[in-house]
Amino acid sequence: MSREIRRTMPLLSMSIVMQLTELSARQIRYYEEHHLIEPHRTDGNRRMFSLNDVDILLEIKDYLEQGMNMAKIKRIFAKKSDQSVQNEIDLSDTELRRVMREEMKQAQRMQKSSIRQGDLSRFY
Amino acid sequence: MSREIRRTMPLLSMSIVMQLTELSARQIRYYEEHHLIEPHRTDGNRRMFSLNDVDILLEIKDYLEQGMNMAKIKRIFAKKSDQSVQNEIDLSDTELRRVMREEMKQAQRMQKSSIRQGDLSRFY
DNA sequence: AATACCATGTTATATAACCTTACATCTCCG
DNA sequence: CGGAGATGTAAGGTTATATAACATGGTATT
Repeated sequence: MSREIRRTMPLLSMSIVMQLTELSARQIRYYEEHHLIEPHRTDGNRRMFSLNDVDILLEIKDYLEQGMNMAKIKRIFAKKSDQSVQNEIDLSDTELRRVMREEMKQAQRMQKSSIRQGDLSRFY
Repeated sequence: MSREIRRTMPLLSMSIVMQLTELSARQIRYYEEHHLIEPHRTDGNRRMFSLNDVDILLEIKDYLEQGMNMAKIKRIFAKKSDQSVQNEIDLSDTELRRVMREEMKQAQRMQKSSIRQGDLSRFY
C-alpha cells in the first residue's frame, strides 16, 4: 500500500527519465499523448515522473523493440489495467473507498512535501 | 555494495530536494559549500542529488533543529567518515582496490545511463 | 552595549532545461 | 504511389537553477 505511494511519487525530471530509459523527449511526450503515462506537472508546468512511470516507459520500449506498434501496446496496457480494476472490486465497496481515501491523503502530503524526518528510507 | 550505487545515483533536481527536505536552496548550497554534500553536476552545471544526499540533508536539518551549529555538525560528519575509512582498511589493500574499481565502473555506467531493461527495480 | 561572526534571506543577471506547436522525415503497409 | 504512424527538429516562449553580492537577524564575545 505505501509501496504504491513510493512508486508513484513524482520525483524525476525529463532529462533524468531520458537517461534512465534512453528514450527521446519526443518519444516520452508522445507516449503521454497516448495516455500510457500521465506524469505529474509542477506549478511551472514541468513534467515530473515517478519510478512507476519509468517502469512503464521501459516496458513500452521493450514492446517497441519487439516490433509492436502503439495500438497493440495500448491494448496490452488497457488489459492490464482491467485486471487491476478486477482486483480492486474484490474488496468490498466501503473498504475500497476507505483505502483510497487513505492513499489520497498520503499522496497529497507527499506532494506538499511535508515528509517527516527519517522517512526517506521508504523510497528505496 | 550495489545498494551503495543506488543510493548515490544523481537522480534528483534542486526543487525536488527542497521539497523532500524542506530546506531552502540557499541552505542546501551553503551546506555544499561546507562539503557536507557534493552533488553531481550536469553538463549544464545544474546540481543533481542522490537519495544519499537527501538523507544527509535531513540529518543536518535534524542537528540544526537540535541547536547545533555548522562547526559541530561538520565534526560529527568528519567523525563518521573516519569510522567508515576505518571499516574500509579492514579489507586487504588489494581487495579494497578491486572493490573500488568495480564500484566506479558501475557508477560511470549509471552516469552514462546505459541501464539495462528491467534494472529499475534495483532503485527501490 | 557594541562588535563581530554565523546562517540565511534577497536581489540581479545569465543560461540551461523544459514547454508547446508546427512542420519535416522515415518506414511500413495496402 | 499514397497514407498513416512514429519520431526528429526547429522556433519562440517560460521556468528553474546558477553565481555573486549585499542585507539581515540572531548569538556570542569582549
